[in-house]
Amino acid sequence: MTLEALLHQPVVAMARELVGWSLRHAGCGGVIVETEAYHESEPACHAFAGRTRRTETLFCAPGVVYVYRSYGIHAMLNIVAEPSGVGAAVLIRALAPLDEVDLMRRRRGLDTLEQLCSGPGKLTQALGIPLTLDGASLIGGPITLHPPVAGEPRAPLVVGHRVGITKAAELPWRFAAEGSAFVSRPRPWAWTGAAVG
DNA sequence: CATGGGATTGACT
DNA sequence: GTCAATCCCATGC
Repeated sequence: MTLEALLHQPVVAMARELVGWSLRHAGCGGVIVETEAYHESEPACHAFAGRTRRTETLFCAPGVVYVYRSYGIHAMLNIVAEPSGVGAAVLIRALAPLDEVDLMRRRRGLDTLEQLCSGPGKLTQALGIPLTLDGASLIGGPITLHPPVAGEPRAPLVVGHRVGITKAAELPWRFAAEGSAFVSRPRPWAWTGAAVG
């Protein structure tokens, strides 16, 4: 699938497809192994409250990145989905580290490879993604997305409930590469989904 | 203007 | 298992 086609998917389909794509920023990067979908129609999504200064980015065109501060400490990286005017995004929750691993390990305090990008706050720290990139585009932006290598098999998906939220927690909108050692915790996978692609 | 609450992480009992 | 760090923002008075 091309980037253009990816960005035309509804947010849940986009979250599933993104597992296996690679993400890079300033030379660092890795393969996406875990995502979650958020949509304005459900209260766990920041866009549920409508357009505010905080959520404005979520209503931008698909392919814009939404970066916000969580718990006063961590930066969360999302890829905006759905047409302009619809608030939706895919949270990138974990990467299998690939590029500039040594630099990422220094940023993370020499963490193990498995734990280097195994969480949404960890991967933004490892890749050096700042809050100021909120609203930037993946098209020609400092953060870039790259499709899986054509012809190579893709890991089957496992599906679970989104974690760390109190509202709409029942939706099965968390996706990960089955068996990957690089996904975040907890790992209460509800079931195995169809293979990606 | 005061307040409460996080799409988390790491350290500690 | 528990809990603090730390700050922006949405909400309500």
